[in-house]
Amino acid sequence: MARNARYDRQIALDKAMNLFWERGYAGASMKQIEQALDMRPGSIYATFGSKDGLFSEALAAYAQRSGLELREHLAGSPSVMDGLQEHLRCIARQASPGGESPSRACMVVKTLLEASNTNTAIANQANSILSAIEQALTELLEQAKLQGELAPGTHCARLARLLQAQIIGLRSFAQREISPEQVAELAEDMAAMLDHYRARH
Amino acid sequence: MARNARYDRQIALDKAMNLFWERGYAGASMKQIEQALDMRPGSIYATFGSKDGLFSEALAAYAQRSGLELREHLAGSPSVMDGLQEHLRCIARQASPGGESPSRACMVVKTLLEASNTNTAIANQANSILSAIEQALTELLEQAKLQGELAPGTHCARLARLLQAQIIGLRSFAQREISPEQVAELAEDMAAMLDHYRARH
DNA sequence: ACTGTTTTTGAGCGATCACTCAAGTTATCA
DNA sequence: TGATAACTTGAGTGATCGCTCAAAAACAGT
Repeated sequence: MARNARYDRQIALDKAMNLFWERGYAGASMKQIEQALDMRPGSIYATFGSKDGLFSEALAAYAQRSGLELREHLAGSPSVMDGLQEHLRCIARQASPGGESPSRACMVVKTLLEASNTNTAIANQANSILSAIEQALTELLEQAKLQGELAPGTHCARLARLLQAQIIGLRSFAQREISPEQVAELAEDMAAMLDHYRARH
Repeated sequence: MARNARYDRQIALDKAMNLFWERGYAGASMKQIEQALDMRPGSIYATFGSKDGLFSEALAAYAQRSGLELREHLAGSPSVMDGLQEHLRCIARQASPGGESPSRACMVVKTLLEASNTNTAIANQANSILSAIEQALTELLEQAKLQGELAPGTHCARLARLLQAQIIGLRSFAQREISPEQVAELAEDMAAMLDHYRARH
């Protein structure tokens, strides 16, 4: 004996994610959010609690989406190392100027840099996400080492951090006014760097 | 037959730079700026015109300071490539948690990511600075190639972009909650990567 | 000390911020 | 179909935003 919500929570979250990704936390005003979600303030606050709450859920949704993409790239590659290299190239393709992404840079990194000295809770969330990604990369590399793709002496946790820094650099660099070709070259150079860690045959 | 300004423009600019570097453009309110500069709004606006104007000058001052640091590191090294590697290590030392920098991440990159879809003028300025740095790195690498430090076939402009992406990645990565040792290791791995581009002997 | 010029001051401007809540609307039940 | 419960609405809250400007203060030259 009640009414159903007019809005799909996931769809609204997706729209919020795109706006926050494009404009950042402070750069997206509630007025803009209302317009993007086609929701009035009362509904937004009833559903998500606060701007912070909405942002937090949007960031979590972004992280989940990114994790899915990585796993898909890996599933479509013959080996872990090939998959990681393909992932770099795919990031370059997505992060190229002219794409339809709200922003070429990573939303988690944008959030980390924006929130670090202004919003502890949000910065902590960004930190946790990057930590989880680092952990996932480490496990992936350990797996590659076990399968003989990586040189036996490879320090996987350290290589995972290097790889994460590369990805952060690639996507932030792509935010510059730069040609898609140069972004692709950059990804290729990073992929080539990964080759140096492969097992010698 | 007049009064002298009570404030030193350069000192005020330096304080503004530190605040903006720490909190970002939107994250630093005029009230906070007034407090940091120990100036009242009238004086600030008489001197710098607007918040945008103040930020723009602060960003330019930051860029100049960074350029000076790079040149100092290079002057203290036997070769260009050694100097660049030392520069990476020095960045890691500065960007380590516990340091006294307002932020571990680069102010230009923070600005680029924050302003890209919200403030065109400021984003353009960040773009120009990164472009100038890329150009400077390219010329530096060309010089290294001429002196036989780099493999003859090296594509210097491309390597310069890779190096810039590495630095961006290193400093953004350092903004995470991470140990100084891990940041230092990361810099070391990036320095090692540069070795692969050196001329074979 | 007086005058003339410049700088500093800070109360307060309109606009916008995130957010609230009473009233209106709508779907679901008996 | 009427009662009920949940959702939507949007005008309006106080706070803060970047910024202005008339008045006060402070120095330099005579």
